[in-house]
Amino acid sequence: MRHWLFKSEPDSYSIQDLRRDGSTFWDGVRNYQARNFMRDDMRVGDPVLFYHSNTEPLGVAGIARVSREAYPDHTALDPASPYFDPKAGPDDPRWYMVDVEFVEAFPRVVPLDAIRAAPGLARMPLVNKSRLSVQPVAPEEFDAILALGRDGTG
DNA sequence: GCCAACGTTGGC
DNA sequence: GCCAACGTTGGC
Repeated sequence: MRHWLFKSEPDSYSIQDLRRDGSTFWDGVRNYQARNFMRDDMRVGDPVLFYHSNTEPLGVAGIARVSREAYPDHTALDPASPYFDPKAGPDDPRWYMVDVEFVEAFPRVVPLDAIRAAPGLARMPLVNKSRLSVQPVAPEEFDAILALGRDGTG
């Protein structure tokens, strides 16, 4: 089992939205590295850190879980979608998505600053490759952030 | 809202 | 296949 971190702008979709919905499809990923993680490496049950970007407070807001393995992202085929990609086709989906389900929302967001400052977490792509919107997380990194989140003192 | 970093595109 | 131009991301 691998661990992951997904970024989302809460103005578009927050951990509270996921709690309300129960589960959702993670559409709109248009980066090859992120796509490959989803398409090739994600399995049902993999734990996911749900990160809020471009907002205040900035940080990990809760936990989700992969609930369906990769399948074609249909928004790439929809000319009306902001995620439309003219190079995608029914026989060449090009882009993929997974489903994720809600697990828990932290009482308080674990701030990016705290993650940067925490011993052992500074090597996360979150810290030094911030533009990668879907990224792997080491089990011990996941556990450390989970502890900070449940502690609520973030 | 700005802008640095960086991934992608396309002309050559 | 290089690389300049361009567009997007995301922290600030």
